[in-house]
Amino acid sequence: MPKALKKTKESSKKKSVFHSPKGMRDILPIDQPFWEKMRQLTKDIAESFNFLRIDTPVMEMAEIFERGIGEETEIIGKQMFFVKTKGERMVLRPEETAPVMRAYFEHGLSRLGHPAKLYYFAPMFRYEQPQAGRFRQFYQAGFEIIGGESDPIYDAETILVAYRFLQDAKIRNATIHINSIGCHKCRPAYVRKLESYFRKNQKKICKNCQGRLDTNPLRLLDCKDEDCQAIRSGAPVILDYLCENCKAHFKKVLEYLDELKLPYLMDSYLVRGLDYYNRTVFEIYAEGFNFALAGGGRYDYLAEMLKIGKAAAMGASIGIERVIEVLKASGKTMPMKNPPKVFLIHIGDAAKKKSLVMIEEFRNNNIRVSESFGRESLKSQLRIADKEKVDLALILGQKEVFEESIIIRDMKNSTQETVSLKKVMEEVKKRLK
RNA sequence: GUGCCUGUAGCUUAAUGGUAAAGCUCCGCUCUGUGGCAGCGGCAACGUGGGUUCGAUUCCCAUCAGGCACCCCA
Repeated sequence: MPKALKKTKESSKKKSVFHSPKGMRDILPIDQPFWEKMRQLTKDIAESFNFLRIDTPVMEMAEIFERGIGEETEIIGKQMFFVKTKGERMVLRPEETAPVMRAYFEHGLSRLGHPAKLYYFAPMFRYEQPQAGRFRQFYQAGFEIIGGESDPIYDAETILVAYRFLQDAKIRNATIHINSIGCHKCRPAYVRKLESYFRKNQKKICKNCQGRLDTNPLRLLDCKDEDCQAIRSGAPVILDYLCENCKAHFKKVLEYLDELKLPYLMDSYLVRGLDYYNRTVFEIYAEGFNFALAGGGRYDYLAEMLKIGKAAAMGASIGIERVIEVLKASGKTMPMKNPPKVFLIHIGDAAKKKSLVMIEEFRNNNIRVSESFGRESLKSQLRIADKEKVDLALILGQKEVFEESIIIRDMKNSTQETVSLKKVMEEVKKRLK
């Protein structure tokens, strides 16, 4: 008979068999100051560069990404989280550029400016194998400039925004890698050249790359296989094949970056995976880490690929977890913001009842008061007050309630004095100054 | 999706084919209305499921999770 009972008892003792989903993490209170900082930074940067906030649903129709990012990319081919529905093909967004573009046309956001400048801070989802700096749910802060001309000044401004973000986050030695991958006019010719070059060396390149020859030859450039890299060194360079317009565009971008004194590195092997990119592409790295902290590029064709309109656009996104990881690796700690400075100690039921009201009064006066209702002894409450590093402890005991007074204890120099309840607020304010 | 490595209290780490030790944290006592220090005590773990075995936390397999790399990307 007690079998079932016993089982329940045992299992209730066991720790939860549930855990956060693979590659998805809980952000615990201890880490919140970092996240708060990231959110604040995103907001501050956005406002100083006149970006407006946009939030889109975590889910979109799969097609939005399939059309925009490209069926042959890893993201679309393997990494989308499909959501079981009654029939629609919905996915958890793997990135935010396409949804922002969708919203831009859906709501006629061109009226927000010419171009419209939008930003977001939101989680993205990719079904991948987690590893350093890579998660299945990860947050991106992103900045998109949509509409107007394909003006190189926006390329520079976007890169500046991403770079400033990292600077203000106190990340040292960030390097911008930049390249241009041309446009519909010049890229195909280059890709053909590239393809024929690698075809000649087909037997020497790795299996993956042999496949890429058919699907996405550009990608051969960023293969990390040693043999592939050796062959790559003799490959044609895209900059030599850019059309006049693209060449001029890229030149301008670099000029603007020079003007801003941003440290960049021309990287002719930098090819971003998403189909919608054209012309400028960039990534920002921190020294000693082999993942990009930020990346982005121009995507003038995305709107057309989505078949929703036509708009030049440029964007950047920043990997928040990665930024935090780099900060932590550099030994950075974040203190709790705005901790309470006053602790209210109660002794006895009458005092406990009274504390609730008192805390309300302090709250109305914009003073945060910490307490420990769960503890009854003066000693243990005082210990908590000490641990919380408050400046003042207010001690309300039986006697004090009866006399309508309260003890104000200065935790730093261990002095205390009894004042009448009517005067606490005034006294506390005076001492907090 | 592939390869290599790893899973012991909340955290960091021991030991062991006979069910486990410590430090930090947490709780309490010494101190019945006064914190920090100290002393003492307490709570709390072998990821999960199989197999081998008289007996498995230890050996084997699977699985799950984590780490690293590839792939790709923020």
